[in-house]
Amino acid sequence: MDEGYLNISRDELDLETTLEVGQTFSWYRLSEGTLYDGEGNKYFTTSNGNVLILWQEDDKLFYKATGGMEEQIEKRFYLNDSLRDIKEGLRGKDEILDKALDSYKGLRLLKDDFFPCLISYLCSPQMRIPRIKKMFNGIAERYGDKINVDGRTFLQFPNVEQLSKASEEDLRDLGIGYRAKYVVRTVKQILDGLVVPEKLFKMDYREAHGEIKKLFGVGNKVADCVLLFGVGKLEAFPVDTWIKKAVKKYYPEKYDKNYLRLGDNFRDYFGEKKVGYAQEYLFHYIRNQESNL
DNA sequence: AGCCAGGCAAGTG
DNA sequence: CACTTGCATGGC
Repeated sequence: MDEGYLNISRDELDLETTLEVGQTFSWYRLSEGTLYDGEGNKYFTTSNGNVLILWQEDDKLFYKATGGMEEQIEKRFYLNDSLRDIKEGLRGKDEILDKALDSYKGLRLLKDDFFPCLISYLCSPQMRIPRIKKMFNGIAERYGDKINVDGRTFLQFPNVEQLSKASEEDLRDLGIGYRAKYVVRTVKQILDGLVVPEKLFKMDYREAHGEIKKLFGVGNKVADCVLLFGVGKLEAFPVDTWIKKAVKKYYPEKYDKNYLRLGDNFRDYFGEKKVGYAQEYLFHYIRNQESNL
């Protein structure tokens, strides 16, 4: 594996916070020799059969990678954007966001691979995060390839063709529940070319949102999550039950029954390229302050 | 033992 | 467009 490090402060990137807040299901804690979560401070993800391992020590971000995956670090963590600048640009608008910004240091948005991101959020309706992880891991283990490197075995989430072999019944056996038909039908729709993932990257946010919703099981919220975490549309403002409660309580004048109009209110307020970050900080702050709502 | 969880599609008014 | 209903499953 290729090894090296990047210089980056904890204020600019806190790996553990960024990977553990629940925005991604594609990163795992590294363990001695197994597939899933271990206990150390190292993390890994896989992409197209390659492995990227990351860990932080002081102001260094160390990596081990196969297939040149270290070249994707900047893209996957948006390291070319200064987190300090983004947070300063969001500061001073209101008390609740200021508190949220102060509560998490080094929390960044992630850019995951599109397909695993899509499937993970297809599995997310009416589910808690630990169970989404289990469902996601179950699919990876059943339909994905295993990558053997340096005596360890890593899981590669299946691609569209591999997952197209899964029947609804097979997926229900993995505990996916009624979301199994979302996965089966969406995979078929992509295979048939109803939605071409590569095109989503070239569309603007609004167009991509309409396009991705053609997929069965992708509604407004899942669309925004996949666009934000898997396509890199920073304009997305996912509104789930938590955000909705928070909006009604802290931003009542910005509430709207129409999903995209509500989002527009916050895109105007936080700025189109910062609203995704604002959502990230608000979501995790509010969720950890459950008793306040 | 019920209630509920990062919502969604389908149906109705 | 706004609102209602059914939905799989495991944890509490």
